[in-house]
Amino acid sequence: MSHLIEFRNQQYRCTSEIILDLISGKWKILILSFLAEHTFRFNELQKRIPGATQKMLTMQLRDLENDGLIVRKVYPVVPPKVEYYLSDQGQRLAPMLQLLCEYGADYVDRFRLDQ
Amino acid sequence: MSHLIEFRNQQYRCTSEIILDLISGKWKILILSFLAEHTFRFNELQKRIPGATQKMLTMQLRDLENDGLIVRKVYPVVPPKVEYYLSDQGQRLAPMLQLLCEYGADYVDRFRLDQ
DNA sequence: CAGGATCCGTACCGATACTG
DNA sequence: CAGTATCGGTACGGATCCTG
Repeated sequence: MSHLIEFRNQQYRCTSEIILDLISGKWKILILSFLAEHTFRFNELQKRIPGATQKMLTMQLRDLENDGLIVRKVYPVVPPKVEYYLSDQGQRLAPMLQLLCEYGADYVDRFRLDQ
Repeated sequence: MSHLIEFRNQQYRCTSEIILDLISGKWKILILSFLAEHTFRFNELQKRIPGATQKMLTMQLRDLENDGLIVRKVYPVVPPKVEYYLSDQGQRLAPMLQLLCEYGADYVDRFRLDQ
């Protein structure tokens, strides 16, 4: 438990922190859950995530791509066309996101009961 | 999916984000995993988490307490004695943290194979 | 012993303007 | 269409000093 894990020039104290790094960006869970259902183009994602600015959406997509969770496919056409979809690694995350949702829902329910 | 969840004056787009809020603090996972094994006093936790400053450890413990994941038990003695342990809600989180660890370990393994 | 208070740097994130 | 570039505010987290 108390030994350090060196991974991509980062030090982690538990492998669970690596996963948190991957998905704890502001819009990442939402992006992943949309891509879990469907391949989307950039502006299609934008429409579905109205709160995210263009810059933030781009940054989060780049992060997810660099982390190997999604694939960014660029078509060499004019006007530009870019599609995003889950990589195999990203698809492996889906059941865990589902579980996180369930725990979250359970937590909210119990919290409200206590009030 | 696209409707908002209002919870404790915060807006969430998915219940999984609530759980992330609970455990994504810098030292929270480590604290939770230590408390999952044992009840600890403040300075015992400090010894086991050398990287965390006193201030940070205090803040993270207060967060976890306010979120109902841990219990802070103060003994009215001199010198002060404070014990921390998991609440029922906190114990319910344990299997998920375990799963996060496993996914993290799997992710690291696959990543290193690809390099 | 278990903290509180304060100062401060950085990283995150929003808003806006511009572009191949 | 799918970005990039820049400015700036806020919040997170580190370092240090103080206390019931």
